[in-house]
Amino acid sequence: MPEMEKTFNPQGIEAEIYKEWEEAGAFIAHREEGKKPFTIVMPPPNITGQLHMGHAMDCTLQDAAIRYHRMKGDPTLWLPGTDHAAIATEVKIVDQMRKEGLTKESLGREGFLKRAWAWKEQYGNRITMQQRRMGASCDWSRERFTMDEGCSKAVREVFCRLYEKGLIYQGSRMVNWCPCCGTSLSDAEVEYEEKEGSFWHLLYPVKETGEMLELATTRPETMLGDTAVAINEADERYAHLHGCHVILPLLDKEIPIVCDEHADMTKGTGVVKITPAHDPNDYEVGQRHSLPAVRVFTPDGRMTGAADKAENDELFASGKAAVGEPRVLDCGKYAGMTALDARKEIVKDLQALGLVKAIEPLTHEVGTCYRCHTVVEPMISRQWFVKMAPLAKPAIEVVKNGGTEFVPERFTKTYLNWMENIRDWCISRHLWWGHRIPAWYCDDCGQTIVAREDPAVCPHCGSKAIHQDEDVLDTWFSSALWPFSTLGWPEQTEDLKYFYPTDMLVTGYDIIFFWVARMIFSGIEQTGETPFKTVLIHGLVRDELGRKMSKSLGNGVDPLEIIDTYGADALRFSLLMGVSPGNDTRYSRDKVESARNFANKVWNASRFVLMNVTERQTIDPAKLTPADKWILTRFQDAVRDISAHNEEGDFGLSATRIYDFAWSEFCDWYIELAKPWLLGEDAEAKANVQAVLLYVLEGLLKLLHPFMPFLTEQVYKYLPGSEGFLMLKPWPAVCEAYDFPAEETQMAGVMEVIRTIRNLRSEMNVAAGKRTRIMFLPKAGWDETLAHAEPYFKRLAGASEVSMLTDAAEVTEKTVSAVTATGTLYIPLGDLVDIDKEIARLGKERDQLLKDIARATGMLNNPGFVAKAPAALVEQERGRLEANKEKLTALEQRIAELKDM
RNA sequence: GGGGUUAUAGCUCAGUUGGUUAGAGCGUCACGUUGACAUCGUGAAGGUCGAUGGUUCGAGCCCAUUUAACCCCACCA
Repeated sequence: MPEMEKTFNPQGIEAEIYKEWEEAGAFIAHREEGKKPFTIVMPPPNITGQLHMGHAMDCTLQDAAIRYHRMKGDPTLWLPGTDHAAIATEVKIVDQMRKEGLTKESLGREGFLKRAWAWKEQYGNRITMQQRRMGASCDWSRERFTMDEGCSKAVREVFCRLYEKGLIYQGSRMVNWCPCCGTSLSDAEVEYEEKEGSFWHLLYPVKETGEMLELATTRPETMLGDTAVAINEADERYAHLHGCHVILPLLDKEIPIVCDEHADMTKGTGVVKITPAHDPNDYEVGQRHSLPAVRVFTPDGRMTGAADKAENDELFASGKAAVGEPRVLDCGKYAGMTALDARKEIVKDLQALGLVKAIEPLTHEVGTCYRCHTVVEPMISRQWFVKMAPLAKPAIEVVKNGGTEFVPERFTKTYLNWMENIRDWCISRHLWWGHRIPAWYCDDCGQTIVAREDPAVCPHCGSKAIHQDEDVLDTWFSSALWPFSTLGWPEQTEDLKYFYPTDMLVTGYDIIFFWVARMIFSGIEQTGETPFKTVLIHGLVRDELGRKMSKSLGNGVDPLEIIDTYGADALRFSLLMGVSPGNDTRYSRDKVESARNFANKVWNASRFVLMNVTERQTIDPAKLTPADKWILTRFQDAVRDISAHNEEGDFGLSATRIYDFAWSEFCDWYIELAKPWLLGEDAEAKANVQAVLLYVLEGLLKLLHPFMPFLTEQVYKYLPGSEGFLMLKPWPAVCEAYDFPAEETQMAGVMEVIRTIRNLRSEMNVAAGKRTRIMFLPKAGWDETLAHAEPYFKRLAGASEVSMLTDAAEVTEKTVSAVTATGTLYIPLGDLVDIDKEIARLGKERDQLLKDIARATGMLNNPGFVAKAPAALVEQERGRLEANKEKLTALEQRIAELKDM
């Protein structure tokens, strides 16, 4: 091994270590019968995607959990893979094609799919290469893709099973339609955005009475599709209109006035126009009153015309129209206009007729497509649906009774609320890239065939004239099966039997509905078991100003750039430290820098240890110094805390804890305390300190490894007697033999003294290089400890010599002093000491003490406290009060002495 | 309309089941080349824990009310 460099330079090292790990098969999971495995199936990133900060955090959390469990000795599997991302990918490919002057139609389905697969080959690996740079220790030998053979088989099996059980059905229903993507969307794929709009108050003449009925709408262009006007039955204003009709303006068409609860008397005029084909509420009203539905928009968001109507008429004439299929209107002069243009024209024409009473501005929530943010158009259309009620029931149960647990717990509520109000899931997408719906239609007998194997002829009539459904499935249909399809389901593979159900799912809260919920009900329905025990939810990584990182804002930070400059460990650590589960976090370069500095600190502490320790020696408990015992005790404590936090998935607390232990306890104190012995003459003592240094350093590296895998692995290579990979070494066990509470207290006392001396020197402006004598008047029980600590005072507190007093009267020179828990401390500073100032300074300290004594006295005089507080606490307060009283006495004595001088 | 999160030092945030003296990082100030580290060390300044009331011997933490910012869900024309 070359010598360790003065600073830790991750560049180069990381790639090399990753390669070593991967080539050695260190990530590969092994089934060990009789042992409980730990499994995480990785949320599959889109093949179109590039690693962003959200992935980086997701990846870091999972890798931390995985590495921790692997070190604990659990047979650990982290299964990676990618998602075909139907809409997202198709949109990108179409975009790319457009630049070449190509369209889907010109390529045809087959040509398009060929191109899509080529795209997958080209870009599918990009993100997995990026995950490798993060240090992800996932089992690449088990990598999957949602459209690979096995996953496709699982998708088809599930579709068939649900269809056979009647849980998948086809129907013409109101769906969310994205005119831009040209496909239906599920409810979850619609995002609501606040938009500026208007409220148009229109007048419809009543046929029977000739009066004008005023109603308001945000979408006047749909009026051509109106097939009724609704009022509330209880609304006295319109009681005389029951059974009457209005003449739909512009079309001069007679449509009925119906009474329906949907019409809210308290809103506006209490009159609502009903457009069953283009509004979900109106659709319901239409159903209740058997109103016809009239479609006025084309799938690409334009007004329908003569050709559309002809096509539609043909469909009805041939008897192939689906039940509930709306009739298309020829919008005449508006045909072919976009909805927005049509709106302007229609309003203009209505105004010309004097039928627009008022226009008021309005901001309202408008549904948009989650991919392209085009306003979605509610449309009646023939789609495939999953019947949700029967599937939701057990999925609600399993979370309620703890079979699957959300961390933090509050997300349980989010989940349950959604699940309990769920509506049927529209799963068909009018796209080409995806799992094609395994349904065929017979042109002769009209039957629908759903089958596991592609049929050659219609099983009902034997006709060869069958054709497959053109559409594909929602991406999330295959993602929903991910925890078991990736393990080989529907085959009962060894992996499936051993690793399923999985243990933990790590993901952001933004994806609970899309994915987590659907995995849960799919897992239960198909395998009889909930797919994971714990769902660890994390928040979003925001920018420095707390804004969401987005392309449009251009405020995204590329994790790879950060890795290039600061290293993956620094990035990982910065994404963990101080982050609490479920909460958003802000990215900042400062955090990364501070993590990089920490990495360097650990590197250098290791370098120091290795400069002083060249062989592995065993610790002789009989030879341990109080400092040794102190750090061993503190280390056990760190092991306990960090293990506990890791178990709870609270890696933010773990990271902070390891940071503090490594820097504040190991580096700042123990290494400094060890130096006198390392440089000293006593070979035996030196050997023991060396053994302790190595023991604690190695333990520290292990504790840190899940968070900073590269640095720790690299340092481990330098350790004397190291072999193999640190990542495969056992997690530190708590060692009761190394708990020394008495020495822990002693060292705390010594450290307080050192801090006090430093403090006094600093306050008195003693030059840093100047050494000073120290005198002690120790409290009972502390003389030995303090005498033993002399080398520490010399090295860490600038002491030239240390002398022990038995009486305060022995102090005859001008000194500054302080009272500590261990006794009174004097530093002779000769002329530097201004007696009056010193008296004032001590006076301030005395005030502080008096305050504390008053507080403690008050508490102990409180009968409630003494009676009800835990005995140990009362005892502690008593002890403290006594100690403070002693301190006060000493302090006052000292002040008196000074006054006499 | 329903649900949720956040509010703690100048900034970014921790604070586990209530325990009295609220922490860290960054920033600020003073000092510093003690052979691991200036990506460092030592010391200091800085907070009535959003507000009010309550429960309790004891509240940053529990309860109620309230203010502000943000998020999610929901069919309001």
